[in-house]
Amino acid sequence: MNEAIRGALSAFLRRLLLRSVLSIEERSAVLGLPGNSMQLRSHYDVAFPGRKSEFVCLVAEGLLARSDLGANGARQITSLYIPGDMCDLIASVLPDVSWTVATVSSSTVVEVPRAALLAIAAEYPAIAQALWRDTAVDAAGLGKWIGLLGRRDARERVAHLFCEMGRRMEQIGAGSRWSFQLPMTQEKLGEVVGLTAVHVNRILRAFRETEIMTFKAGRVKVTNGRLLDEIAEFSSEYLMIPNYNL
Amino acid sequence: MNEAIRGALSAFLRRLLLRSVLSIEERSAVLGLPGNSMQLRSHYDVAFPGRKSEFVCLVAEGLLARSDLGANGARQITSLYIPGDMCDLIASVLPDVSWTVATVSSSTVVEVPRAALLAIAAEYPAIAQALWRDTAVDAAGLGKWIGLLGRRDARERVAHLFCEMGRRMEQIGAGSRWSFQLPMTQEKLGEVVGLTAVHVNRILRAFRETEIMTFKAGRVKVTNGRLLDEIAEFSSEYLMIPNYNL
DNA sequence: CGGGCATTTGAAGCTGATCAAAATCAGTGG
DNA sequence: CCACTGATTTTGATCAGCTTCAAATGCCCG
Repeated sequence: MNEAIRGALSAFLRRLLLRSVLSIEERSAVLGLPGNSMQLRSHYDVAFPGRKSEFVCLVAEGLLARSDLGANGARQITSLYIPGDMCDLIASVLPDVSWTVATVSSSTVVEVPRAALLAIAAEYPAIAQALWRDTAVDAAGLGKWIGLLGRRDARERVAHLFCEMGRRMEQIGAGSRWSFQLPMTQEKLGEVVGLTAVHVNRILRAFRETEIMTFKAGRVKVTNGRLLDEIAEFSSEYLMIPNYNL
Repeated sequence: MNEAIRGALSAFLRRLLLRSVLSIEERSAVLGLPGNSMQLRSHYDVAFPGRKSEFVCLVAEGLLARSDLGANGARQITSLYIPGDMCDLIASVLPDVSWTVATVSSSTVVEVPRAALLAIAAEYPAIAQALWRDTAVDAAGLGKWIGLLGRRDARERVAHLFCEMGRRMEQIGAGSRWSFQLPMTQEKLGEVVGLTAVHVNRILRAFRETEIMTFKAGRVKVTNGRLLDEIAEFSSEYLMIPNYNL
């Protein structure tokens, strides 16, 4: 059992434990999941339409994105995955996906067989519930994002993205919400918030000039977090961290 | 056991069976869920932020919507629920929601205790998986919708909405994709597709004038479905009807 | 040092929002 | 049955935000 695999699985377990209670036995079942780790260059497609995947992949390091490809070629990113995220957990119950999951920066991921995940879910009801809940949190996040794209303007969307990623990074111990690594281009940022790279650039300039935050070479530095949160209408319940056991 | 309740539960079971296999015993466990049916006027809030609900509600008849309320008061609808849908199944594992579920037209719903749902999920792994999968389908649909809002223009969004609802209505036997009831105002349509009612109205006029479809008094009539699908870039895999058992 | 990608800036155009008002419709009570 | 009320639909006019197109600059890496 490789070190990277153990680390990734325990990060995943930590994530599950944020919202669910699992016994010692159940925890070790999660930690005992099989998997093999892989080093991937950036822009590598992990899953794509037509590929019926036998694996779900867990992020050990780096940044991945799930995106939806329009017929015209325009991409829309629907989720960003950071270390500890079971990327596209959805795919474990819906194996033939209609979207793409790809690395954004060079990353290391752990492939976990779908079958193994379903097996421990079948054996331990509490794990099944935890995975179901994790999928629900994913869905709730997507719902929030729909609200963002449907009703909010460019400033608000961009601000929200940085607020959200800051908290998530902080939560997994990768920097603080005031300063963290987000290894993506402005083009990619645009794909997340539904804007062109040009417009994202102008928004970033405005944030820089008003000393709210800067984004340079994949590093975010927030100078006025209070204002950033305000622009984003960001509330901390957003990420639904509390523990939801009945 | 009321007639309406049996009917709603069997519609829900049919929905689950579209994508999952359940044994006779498991099926009857689903059909045996407790619940009590309620008649609701339109614009009645079934769930809202701050209300920790002990029930999940199953649509027996009518139309419900889950929506996200912005601080400015703007609403964004994130899902529409039609008969047979377990409205906000997400809430069964995430009880304190940050969104609202409300009737759009007068409806009858069946309240099912969260605890009962979790209990049969704990007892029957296959049911747990089916519910998990249903949540995943929900999430996948939300992902698609993000793509729609992020990248597509007004025409495409509106067309897509009618394509999707047509198929869903057809699937549950409520009219055909060419002609079905969709009891909502243009204002509400706008809340789904992220546009103002005024603009929705203009798009509808264009569709009417080019003889693609009409929307009048809550009834949709599609005259040129081929073209409507084309505008929407609608593909039938969209609703993920196939059966996804390992 | 040079090539390719990412960022930055400018100018022009279009889509959809906003504001305002008229027309239509549904439901209510006289 | 009709007049009244409030909601919804429809249309027009104007405006702002974002896109598009184009070009210049900066930057990393071979």
